[in-house]
Amino acid sequence: MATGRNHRPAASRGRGIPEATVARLPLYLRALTALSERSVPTVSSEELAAAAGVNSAKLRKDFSYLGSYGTRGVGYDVEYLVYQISRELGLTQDWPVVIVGIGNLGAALANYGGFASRGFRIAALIDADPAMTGKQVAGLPVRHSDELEEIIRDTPPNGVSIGVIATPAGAAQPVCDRLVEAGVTSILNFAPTVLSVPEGVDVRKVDLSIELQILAFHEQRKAGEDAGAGPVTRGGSGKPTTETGPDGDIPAVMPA
Amino acid sequence: MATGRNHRPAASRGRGIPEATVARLPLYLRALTALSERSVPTVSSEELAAAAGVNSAKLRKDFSYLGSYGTRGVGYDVEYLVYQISRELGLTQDWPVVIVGIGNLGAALANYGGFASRGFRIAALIDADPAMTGKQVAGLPVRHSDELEEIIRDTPPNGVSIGVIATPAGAAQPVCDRLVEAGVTSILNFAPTVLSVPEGVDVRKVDLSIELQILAFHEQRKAGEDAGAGPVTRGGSGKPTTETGPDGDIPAVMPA
DNA sequence: AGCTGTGAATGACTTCACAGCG
DNA sequence: CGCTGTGAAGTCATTCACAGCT
Repeated sequence: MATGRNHRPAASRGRGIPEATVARLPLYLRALTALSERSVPTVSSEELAAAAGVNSAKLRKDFSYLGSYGTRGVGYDVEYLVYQISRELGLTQDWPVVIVGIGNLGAALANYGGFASRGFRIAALIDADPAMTGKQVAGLPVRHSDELEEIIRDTPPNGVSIGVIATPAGAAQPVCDRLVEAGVTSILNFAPTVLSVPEGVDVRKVDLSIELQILAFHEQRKAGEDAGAGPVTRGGSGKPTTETGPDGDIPAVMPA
Repeated sequence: MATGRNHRPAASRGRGIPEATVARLPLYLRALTALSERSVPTVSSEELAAAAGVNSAKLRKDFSYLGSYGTRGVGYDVEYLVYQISRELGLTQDWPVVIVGIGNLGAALANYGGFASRGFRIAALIDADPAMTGKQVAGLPVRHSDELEEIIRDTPPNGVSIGVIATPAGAAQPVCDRLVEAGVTSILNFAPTVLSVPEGVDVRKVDLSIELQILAFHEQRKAGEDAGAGPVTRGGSGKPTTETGPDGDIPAVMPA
């Protein structure tokens, strides 16, 4: 999901591919790449769907937005599909990316093999801490954030258009502003903040604690039924002025 | 989402809250917490929506699933809402969590403040590398994966039900199996693999490279229209450079 | 007057089920 | 016959717009 600002109404244009489908293409691509490495020549929608963890009707529908790349009675040619999906995602190009904020997370990202193997190339690692500058991380020197604009603009061949923010929350918006000002138009944000960006700039966010909270929600439900492994209950916060009519079940712990 | 197996048809019974709403509650909670720290007593749906990066109609609809916690003509009581959302998400409890795989990413997670400040407590850090065991990360000792089952089962008061997998891809499924076998029922997976789990276990995945790929997709589109900064740009006014087929027509690579 | 809460309308996504091709 | 590709149906989510409370 994420906080992407803009995004046309949906399947607006002719070749408009639904967002939900776009979000699954990388999944298919990974499954296909694995098959390709095992020299599997073709797959059926059923097999590929299983490998990608979706159902086959969805997968076929997704592929139908790309075109008719399968063969009835047979399935899909693995290599060909890899190419088609890569192209659709824009991975037949090389995307230079900068990572700003080289803490543990930034370092993890820099070391993450999944980038290079797809179309991404780390153009620079940037950190505000002078003590970091010059250090090697993942084989690249960390550069000081004073150089940010220069790096974004001058990276060959056409500058950098994708930035990754892995800074502390407080630094995220200023860094974002500078990235955008310098020409970045897509941002992947790991800082727990809502970034505001001008029209035309895409933001996706990855929030570690949000995912855990969603899990907790479901976990709580299970516990409600099972009464199994449960956590420790704490006291709640205060309470407001007015009493609210019970709407099903309500509080319990409500200290003044 | 993830490979999460189950999840009732949806807003199944009475207190059924739509998935999409659940996914936004943490967002609201964060915005509210910030307001709370600034001692703001009340907010309107409009203000809160802006702070959380959604539109106000959506926010009001979301809150309506929780109950009627606002005051017409006034807005929402910040403290009260914080409490209600926390409770709904299960964050008034303390959830012990284990992190498996203490590389850069695992360390980043261990150091991430957002966990403790919400209801999560890191019960243990686990790694398969004997060279890691005993080392301190984020103030906690890394424990060897031989102890995994024991940790999951014996962590007071009722064992651990949430596990985070930050291992290399190859180790993820085996680790997952062991976690589940030992009693974990919710998993947050950072490894780029589709995990298969039995009914009743929830999996959410966070995939760093997938997010980038989605950005690349949109970025590519922009380039198609604007011809701005980017990777290897195609000619804006002339003929497209052949290598990457432009939108619309099918390339020439078709295997036998 | 202002702002919430919510039915009703619209839109997006998923699933069904089967026609049609290899 | 097997499997893709896709209209049609069904489900879920967002947005509209306004009644109703404070």
